[in-house]
Amino acid sequence: MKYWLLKSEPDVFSFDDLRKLGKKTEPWSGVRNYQVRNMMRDEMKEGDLGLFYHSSCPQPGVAGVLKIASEAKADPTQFDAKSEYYDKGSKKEEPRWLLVDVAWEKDFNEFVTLEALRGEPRLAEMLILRKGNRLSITAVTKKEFDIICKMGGKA
DNA sequence: GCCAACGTTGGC
DNA sequence: GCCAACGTTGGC
Repeated sequence: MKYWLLKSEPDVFSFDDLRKLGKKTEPWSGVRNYQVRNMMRDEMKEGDLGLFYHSSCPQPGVAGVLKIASEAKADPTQFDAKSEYYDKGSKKEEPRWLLVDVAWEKDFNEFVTLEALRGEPRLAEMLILRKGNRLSITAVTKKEFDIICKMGGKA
């Protein structure tokens, strides 16, 4: 089982939005980066856990935990001419972009701010904390995952 | 709104 | 295949 960190802009889709879905899954659409696509395709497995990170907002940080709820599959928004994620170069027989479904897994007692993450020396290696990191999904180690859950008040 | 950093594009 | 220009991301 692997662990991930998934970024989302809370204005677009927040951890609260995911919680409100309860057991229903949500397609994590809109990934348009080859590195991230390949990671979803080759390494991500149904049942993996992910940290839900809020980016580009007043208080960036980890809001809670989600579960990867499907294997990677074609992202339908690439075929939707009205979608901002439309890719006219992608063919149905050979989809260029993939997504996974995600589902709410557990809440934190408290939001773990980016500042708090930076303040924890054991997290210094995390990609998210590196300058210029722009991947919307990154792998985290089990150790990092556990530390952040603990910081959120959930062992 | 600014700006550093990065991925992608396209001319050559 | 190089690399400058451009667009986007994301923290501040």
